[in-house]
Amino acid sequence: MHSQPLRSGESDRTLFQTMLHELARTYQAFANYSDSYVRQLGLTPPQFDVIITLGNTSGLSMNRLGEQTLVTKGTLTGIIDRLEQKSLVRRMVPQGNRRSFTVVLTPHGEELFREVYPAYVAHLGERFQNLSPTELETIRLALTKLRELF
Amino acid sequence: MHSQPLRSGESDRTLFQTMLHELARTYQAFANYSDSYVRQLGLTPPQFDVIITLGNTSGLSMNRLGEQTLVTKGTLTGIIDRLEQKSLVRRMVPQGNRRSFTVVLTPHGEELFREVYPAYVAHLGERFQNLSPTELETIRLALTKLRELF
DNA sequence: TATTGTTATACTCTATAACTATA
DNA sequence: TATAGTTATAGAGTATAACAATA
Repeated sequence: MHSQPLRSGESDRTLFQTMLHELARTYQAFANYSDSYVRQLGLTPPQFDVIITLGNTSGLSMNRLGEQTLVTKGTLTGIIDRLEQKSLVRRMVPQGNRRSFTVVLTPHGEELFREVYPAYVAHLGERFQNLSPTELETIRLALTKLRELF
Repeated sequence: MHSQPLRSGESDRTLFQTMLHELARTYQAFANYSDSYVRQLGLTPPQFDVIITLGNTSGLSMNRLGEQTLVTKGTLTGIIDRLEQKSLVRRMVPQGNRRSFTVVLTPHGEELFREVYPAYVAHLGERFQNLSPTELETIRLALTKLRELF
């Protein structure tokens, strides 16, 4: 029952709040646009995330894959199961360590990655055509600064 | 730097791809940090999104609520149902239009919003303490520019 | 004992599409 | 007919925690 109102300017949004709101809504819009494309490929967004994270690597352990995609291990097991059913990845047991797997793209998965990732990037790129490289770089720097905070 | 607009398949692709990757991972990190806080309140992220979207308004129709949160109507019905079970929102039938509802915060919901939103902002704000107003503004402008593309 | 990954449970979100009621 | 919202269905992700196997 005890509510402590904002001290300064109850109805004023701070610059910080506006930025937060902008961050959330910006990504929502991006994800909305991106996800609808990804689903046309028959993949869910987390599945696609795994595919492009594995692309151009020689495989990652469940542990590291979870770290990079920020998916917890229990969830990741299910995602990898479904990708395995689609023959896009496989669990490779490395010699000398039977406690950990290496998740790698199958040839089929590699093929999908090579075909689909450039198309995905091009699809998103349509929205960015009018940005100059300078603007892109400014945005990237801002995002990097943001990201480093978390 | 190049002054050419983006053309997919060329060397500018790297900068663009890097930016995209940065956007996705930045938001992932943000969402991860934000969501774990939100769940401590007993709310899911979409439920919290609805609460803060309704805060400081006199209510929104399902339609407009869906537009702002980018949640499709079928999904929104379930989210509102669960918030109603928690007595945080209610469906108000406006006079003269029985086809559309107005979703409003209940007093309990208002109280939650007033207590929890500032705390949420403060929680996130800890990560931003070392940014100057100029840096915040630069980031906000970059995000706005990004958002306008979608 | 600590680490890696799986399993179990319960719930929520999601897409998609058919459906009801109102305008 | 068009619009606003609900319902139905099936699938997937999520948190959480207990569990097994290996190191």
